[in-house]
Amino acid sequence: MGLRLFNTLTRQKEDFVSIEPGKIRMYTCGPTVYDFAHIGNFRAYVFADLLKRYLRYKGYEVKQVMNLTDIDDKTIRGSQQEKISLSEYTARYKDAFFQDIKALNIERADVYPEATAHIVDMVNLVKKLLEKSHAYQLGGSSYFKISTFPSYGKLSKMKMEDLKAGARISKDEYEKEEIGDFALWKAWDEKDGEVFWETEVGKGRPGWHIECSAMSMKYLGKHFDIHTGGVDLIFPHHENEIAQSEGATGEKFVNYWLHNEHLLVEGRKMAKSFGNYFTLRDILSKGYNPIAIRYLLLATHYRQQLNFTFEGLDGAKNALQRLHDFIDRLKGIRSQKSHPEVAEILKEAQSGFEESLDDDLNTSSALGKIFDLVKEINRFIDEGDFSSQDAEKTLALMQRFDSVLGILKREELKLDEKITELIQKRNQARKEKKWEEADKVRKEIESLGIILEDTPEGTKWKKRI
RNA sequence: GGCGGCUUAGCCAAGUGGUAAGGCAGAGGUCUGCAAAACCUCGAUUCUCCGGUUCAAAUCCGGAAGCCGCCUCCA
Repeated sequence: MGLRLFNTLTRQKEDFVSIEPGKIRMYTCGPTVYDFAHIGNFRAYVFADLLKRYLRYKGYEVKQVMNLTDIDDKTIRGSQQEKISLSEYTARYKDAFFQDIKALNIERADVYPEATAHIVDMVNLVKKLLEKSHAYQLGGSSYFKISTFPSYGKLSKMKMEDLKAGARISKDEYEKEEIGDFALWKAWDEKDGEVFWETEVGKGRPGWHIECSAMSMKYLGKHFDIHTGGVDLIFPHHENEIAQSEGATGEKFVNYWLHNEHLLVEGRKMAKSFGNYFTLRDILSKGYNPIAIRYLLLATHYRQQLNFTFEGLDGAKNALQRLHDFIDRLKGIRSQKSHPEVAEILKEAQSGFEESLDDDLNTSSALGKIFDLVKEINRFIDEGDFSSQDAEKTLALMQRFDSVLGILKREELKLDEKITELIQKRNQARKEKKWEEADKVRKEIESLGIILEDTPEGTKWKKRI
């Protein structure tokens, strides 16, 4: 069975077929760099990362582009408040974003185009839409005229007549001809201060949607395979991207639209505007390992809402610990007594893993298959029927799985002298059967974040996740 | 008001017609000086509720309740 993905365009799981055999071009809606991203934002990026990794696992060559929105109301406002330049302001959050995705073991996209570096491309696109009469100019701004694009609404399944008319028209959209028309280019306003570009379509700045059309087509071509983002982008953002892109090129824009559901907190969408959000930094400062967050995000199917709780995060951390312990255990196998069923069990685990992910990236099921494997192999090890060769094969498979999941890699860390001395001290005490003293030292070591395990092969240590 | 989605054990979560995966937490046991890790055993006669279809339903159909999201910046 091949890969099937749920396409928002058709609201169905479809067999995935790439435009160009063996190659995939995908675009992921990235962050607006006006603040630290919260973990709900990162759900979208972890999802895109998972998808990309699995496509590579399947043998595709993937080119991924992710935009950085560094020009919009929020970045302008933020920079003005701090009385620094827009680029100085956004640079801070770009850096933070890259630090955060690194912590979450999200692989970097191939290109991270910045909106401010692509004004020319956007202006050209606006010009083309004006030429083709898909757009009009009013008061120095340019708007897309949705009545010229009959299939408008095909992604979100919304009919423009049904939209609540007139409810919330912000001031700068005042002059639009139709309520659903949207800004491609916004005329300069006093509030924009120093932020503007003098262009062929006037003095001002780009609308939000145009950057994704311009930059995705620039790096991926007019027609590419996959576009991802959160469900909140379906309307109006992605709907508008389709209108702009297909209006300009006359060709199909994207084959597969994939959207991840929201992360909730206390039953509500995690959002800056609700004030119920946690940044990655917030959580790391409480002592959590970022990979535990990655695990948590991966453990629920991407199209299912996920209610974030610290209880859930603790559970994720413990589950992750179990996998890490398993890896450590495999690395320590020295027996030569092989188990006849290992090959078969590894094969089953692999096919189970692949079938799960082929089914629209069912990570919950895939993790279930991995834990089934862990349990069976652990039993073999307990029974003494497991050789170092078996362990190597199992490790290789786990590494293969991890090329998709990205949760097993850890920093090699060395014990500092102090802890090494304490371990020696404790072992001396144990030798002399001074159990009380040994336990006291063990507690001291634990308070430093190191857990000891006494095994027949000697005392082992590990770092608490 | 329009549109879409969700509801499975204490928590998380698979499962879309064939008789409830998996993880965390908890209890008991094996092992251990004690722990830890690992293993074994235990937990939903039941899948929000009410009807219906079927030999068979968590899964299909109809209805109800609760919750979430989009329609405005948003992952």
